Amino acid sequence: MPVSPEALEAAHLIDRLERLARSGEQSGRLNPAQWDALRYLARANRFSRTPAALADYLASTRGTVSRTLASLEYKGYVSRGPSARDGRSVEFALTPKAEHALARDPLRIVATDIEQATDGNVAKLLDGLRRTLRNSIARNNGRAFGACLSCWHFRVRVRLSSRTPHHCGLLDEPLSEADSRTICVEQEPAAAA
Amino acid sequence: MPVSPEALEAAHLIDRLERLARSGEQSGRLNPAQWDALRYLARANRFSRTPAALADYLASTRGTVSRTLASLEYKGYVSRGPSARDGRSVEFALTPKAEHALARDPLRIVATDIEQATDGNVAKLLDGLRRTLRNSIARNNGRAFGACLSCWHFRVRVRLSSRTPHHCGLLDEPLSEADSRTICVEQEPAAAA
DNA sequence: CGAGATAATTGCTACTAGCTATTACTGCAG
DNA sequence: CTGCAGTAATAGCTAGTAGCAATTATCTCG
Repeated sequence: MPVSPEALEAAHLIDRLERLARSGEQSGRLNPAQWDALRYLARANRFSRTPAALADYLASTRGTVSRTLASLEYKGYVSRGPSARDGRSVEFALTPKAEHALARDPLRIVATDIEQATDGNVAKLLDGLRRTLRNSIARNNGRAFGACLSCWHFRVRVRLSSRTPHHCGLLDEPLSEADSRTICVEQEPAAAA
Repeated sequence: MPVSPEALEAAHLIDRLERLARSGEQSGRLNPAQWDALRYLARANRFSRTPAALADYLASTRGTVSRTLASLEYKGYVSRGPSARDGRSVEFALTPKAEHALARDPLRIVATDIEQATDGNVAKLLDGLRRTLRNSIARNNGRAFGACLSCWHFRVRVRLSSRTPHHCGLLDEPLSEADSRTICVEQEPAAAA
């Protein structure tokens, strides 16, 4: 398959950017996989905070993710609770310590670089990256892991004056405004890409 | 330091893109660090093919890189030779096996995604990424590792009718057209960013 | 020539990932 | 309600990996 030199260079740049960000992650006592887990939990909704979901999201295995979360729990970054939906399952939540760490997430440094590089006009870069990721995911496994807002099962403003005005048609659950921006394992894009 | 949500999302997307590419790398018998080494050697000029240079480029340690290269050598992807410039140093070259592997580099898949996502108009995305990486590198360690073409020491067309018309003022070496596009450890950007 | 710096490698240690059981629970069929 | 195939999570085992520190060979400068 032919690839233009420009596209290839862009791929190289993404690779290098990520590597630089990763080297910043080493400074704490969290490894890259652990950072990824924290970031995921910070954005995932309450139906998607299980080891299995995280494993799917990270394209990793359940055994590995199990240990990652165990390590995070041991260090006090996450807490574990039983799932109300499935007795075999567990659900994780971030602790204040994790919130504090995320406020100093090395990824933020890349974000500031992006902001500077685009003079505050991030939209175009963001759009290109979004489309690219969508393509990549589509070819890899089809798991989108998008936000509820853009999901096929998302019903807008079903209960107008409620704190949870929206609704998930798949899980049959009320959703708040904040919920609608969280990542969900069940997400299926609403419209064709 | 405040960061816009858009910039942060862009950083997240880069992280995820890279992770997907990385999962593709597992399929062969080369790990991510080994892929990075091959990619580097494919683009580095003949003054920059040492373990130390690679370690700087990857922001890794020399010990680690030494093993990475040893493993690649054992598997037949790179060959080792003494350095003409420094008796302590060694220089690595890619074998045909490596060239063959690079033709199937998983990063190319990301590149095709980028190409599709931008409808062939990669320039803008590329520009944003270039600027971002420049910022990131500048803050991290200042090692640019750019191509000779954009180097302070690069002298254009000093020998007009030669196969090596250009010249490196620092190393005092003639450079071919191809040389001028390779990555060099010594590179210092010609103009202020 | 001698001293200090540098290139590369290797021993040691700690960590990490994947594979493969193993345990506990679910949900369906009869 | 009982058994059974399927799934969630985890632990044992193994192989591979990275970083640090020590070692050897070589360079450079006085």
